[in-house]
Amino acid sequence: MQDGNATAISADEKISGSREKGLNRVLEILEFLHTTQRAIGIGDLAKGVNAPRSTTYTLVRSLVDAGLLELESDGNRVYFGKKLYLYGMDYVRGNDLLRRGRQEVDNLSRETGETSELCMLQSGRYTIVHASPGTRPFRISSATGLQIPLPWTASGRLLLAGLDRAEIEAMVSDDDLVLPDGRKLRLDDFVTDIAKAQVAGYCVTSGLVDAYTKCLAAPVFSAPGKVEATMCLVVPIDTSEERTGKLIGLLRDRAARLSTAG
Amino acid sequence: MQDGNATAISADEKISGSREKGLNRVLEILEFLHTTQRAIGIGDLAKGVNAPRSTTYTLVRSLVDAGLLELESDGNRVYFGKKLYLYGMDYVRGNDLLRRGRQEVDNLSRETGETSELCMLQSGRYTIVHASPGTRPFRISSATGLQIPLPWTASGRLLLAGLDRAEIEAMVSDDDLVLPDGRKLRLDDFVTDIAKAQVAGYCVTSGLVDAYTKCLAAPVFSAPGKVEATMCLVVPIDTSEERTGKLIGLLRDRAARLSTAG
DNA sequence: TACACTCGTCTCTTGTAAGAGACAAAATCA
DNA sequence: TGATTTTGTCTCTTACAAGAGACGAGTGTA
Repeated sequence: MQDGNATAISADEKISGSREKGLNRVLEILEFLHTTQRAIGIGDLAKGVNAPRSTTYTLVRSLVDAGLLELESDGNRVYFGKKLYLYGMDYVRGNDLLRRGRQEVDNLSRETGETSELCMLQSGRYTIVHASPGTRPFRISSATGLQIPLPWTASGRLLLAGLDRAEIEAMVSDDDLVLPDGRKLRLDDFVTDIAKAQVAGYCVTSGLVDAYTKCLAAPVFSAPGKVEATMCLVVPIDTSEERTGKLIGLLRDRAARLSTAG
Repeated sequence: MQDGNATAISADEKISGSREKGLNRVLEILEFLHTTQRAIGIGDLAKGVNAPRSTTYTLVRSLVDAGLLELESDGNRVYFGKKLYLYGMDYVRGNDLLRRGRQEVDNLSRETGETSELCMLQSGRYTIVHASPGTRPFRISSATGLQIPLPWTASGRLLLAGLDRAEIEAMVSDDDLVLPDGRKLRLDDFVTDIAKAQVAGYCVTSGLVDAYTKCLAAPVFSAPGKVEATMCLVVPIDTSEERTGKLIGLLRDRAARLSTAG
């Protein structure tokens, strides 16, 4: 590997400088569309992923031809295509946990009236894989596919169970430890929380992501000790001790049901 | 463009001969996994898409890192990953027709007890986008994402409404005209069927894909005259005239509901 | 114990795709 | 109306990714 003068570029960092592999550009395009959540013009897309226009046109054409993207009716904006939906359904079909998990989450939110979610680690980040809104007049909603820093959530504390301090440290950035309201979490406290959650078999956080919600979470195991996902309920922060206790019981029961060999 | 001796390669045909663009290889990989519907070893994958092993390893690694593919627990087989599921859900969210269509299909099959499907054209092929199995003891099931030659289906006749003969001819290959039982459809008959279906506003086919089912389909319009999708019921071939008529009525009603500005 | 596999990783070469940029047409603005 | 930006397409160059192939470690089988 000739280094030349291109030092200071720490191996894993992508400097969007020079020539980029087409595939990587495509991955960035998909990720970008996932964050915008709406169709976008190709020119803007190029700007957004910070790629040359000509390249972007070529790539988008390939993707549209393949059906991964679709041109909107107005003809010059693009968004995800049917093929991605089909592949996604294939994933669901091949994935028992997800299939059953979606079901359980839907049931749970219907039974309790609270917002319920299935969460997993997705490339090192906390991800809401499926969510079902509650029936409250002002419901606390959260979008599928949303990615949130691990330390902000109850589920995050469960998903990292079993990892040692170094591994945990590697998975959370400094920014992740800063809560939405500006408070800064100490890494040590977070590590302690994780250990506590692991022995308790559930986790509750209050007013972390926002001031008026409480988050209840229970682990789903794919093997003894290995947390594959969590089920979680988002409830108003003033929910009574008694009701909270009942909900946690229910939640743990359902999560256990999802665990393999359960 | 130096031709050399590499003639006989008609422009749009891909000769999997020489160096292939990485992105294309990836698209082939995804398509291959979609057809196998199961996790597969990387070596076999390379054979399956007929790509060099070293290249395949590289690409798969990228895709796994990006979360589009996932390694199975056994560590050396791959299948679709969570990211594709998330992108797929984004597609659903951004696509009113699909979202509402899934709902209607589920309702319809619950109400009638018959297998119900939402179908669309996907890069020139008939595709079952969402299916809900009926409640019969021996239910006629069909998998989401399945692609079937247009002439085999009632929906196919509706989806091609409005196209002229040349366009239709371009969309069906010779093989497509051969039914599963070996009978060969005449293109002219197919074209006539399409015209008939268009004026009727629905289509019924009997014993085409197999000997014991009848297929009822109604068009979903995205604009006057433009068929965007079809809803369809798969029923036993011996369903009475009366019940068939009722079902068609119901089907047309629901399909109309889905049509924009309807 | 040899033989014939497949697996995952690495190195080196060269064909080619990413990108810069020019262009006409369309759209937007003043 | 002309001025300015955006859009979609095209051409040409060269940096670099696709691919051939070698390698050592694992796995089976005779």
